[in-house]
Amino acid sequence: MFVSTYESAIDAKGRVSIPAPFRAELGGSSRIFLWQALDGSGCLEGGGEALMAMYRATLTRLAPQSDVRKVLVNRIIAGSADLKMDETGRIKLPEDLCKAAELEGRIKFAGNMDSFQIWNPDKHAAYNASMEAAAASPDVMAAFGRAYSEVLHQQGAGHYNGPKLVEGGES
Amino acid sequence: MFVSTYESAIDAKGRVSIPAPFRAELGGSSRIFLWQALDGSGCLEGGGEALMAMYRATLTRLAPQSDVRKVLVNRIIAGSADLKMDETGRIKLPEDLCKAAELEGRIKFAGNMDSFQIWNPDKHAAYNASMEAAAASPDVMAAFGRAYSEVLHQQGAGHYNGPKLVEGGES
DNA sequence: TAGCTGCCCATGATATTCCAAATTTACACA
DNA sequence: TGTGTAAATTTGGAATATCATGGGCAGCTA
Repeated sequence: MFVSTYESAIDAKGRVSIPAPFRAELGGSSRIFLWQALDGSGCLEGGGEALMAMYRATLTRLAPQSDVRKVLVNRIIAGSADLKMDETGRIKLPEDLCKAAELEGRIKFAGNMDSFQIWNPDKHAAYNASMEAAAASPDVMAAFGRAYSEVLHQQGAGHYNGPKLVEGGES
Repeated sequence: MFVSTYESAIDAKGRVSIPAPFRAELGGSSRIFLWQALDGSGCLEGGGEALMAMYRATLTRLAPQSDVRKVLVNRIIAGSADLKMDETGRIKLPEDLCKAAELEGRIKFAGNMDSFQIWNPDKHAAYNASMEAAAASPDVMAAFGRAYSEVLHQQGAGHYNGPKLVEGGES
């Protein structure tokens, strides 16, 4: 799983070091896919061969001529850069993606579970601030608590086994 | 389960010993995740691989582009530090997290069931005081009582099956 | 030929590992 | 109940390995 956030720099040749923990997550493969995030946040999203295999399987399940499939194939498959890390774990970021995500100088790699994101540091800081504000919402923690207790229930972990939280059980 | 509270110190290199009882709770794994608590209390929250696996399963259940999921992924996945204990059970606390939680010199580890917390001692004392005040509220014990009896019922225990409790019979 | 690309090595900074001493805790015995 | 011994844990510091980064060189392309 891609976890945590790391800062890195684009050197004079346009090269970027992939953080070592993320490299380890790629399972020895040196192939990296990069595309523009679909959520409009302006960052890039990336992953390795394992992620792309998952996406392929997912897209194959969608009806061939459906809009959903066409959109996702266009954005993720056609829109991806297919890059190869060098011996020291660096890739060369394509110009068009850099431009789209306003990447220049220093950048941030943020873990996103099965994929990772590449951010302009200023944009990332702004995004973090908006997320921090949203985290204060009771709804967010309530939704998390519900989902978490469902997972516990499913796994029979011997913790809380009930279908719902009792009033007063959440803060 | 992470239980009880322990005090520890940050050494000159920013290293901290994880209390031995908490290490035992990590099940032999030396990987530790740390992030800023979502409740705004200002402490750090942490756990091992088991907890992170639970969180991953939880987040995967939430709708991919929902605000709830984005907030939690940002705070817990991207926002956590991915640390490794050394042979003697120490981790190096990242500077940014120390700063965010105002950690310096001595710190407190507090058990939180599936996770643990790391506190600035002064803040922890203030938090304890506020909890003590809130514990006086009849609503708190009432809510606990309701939840507890539901659990008893769910687990097939029906109700209390042990020796009959006499009013005032416990010391 | 000029520019781009991939490949390689060098280096400083950082993080990790290892070793050893000091302190605390647990336990057995008187 | 107090004391001594052993074990475990917490510390401090140094050696080692890893990583991010800069630059050189050759080959390919335009």
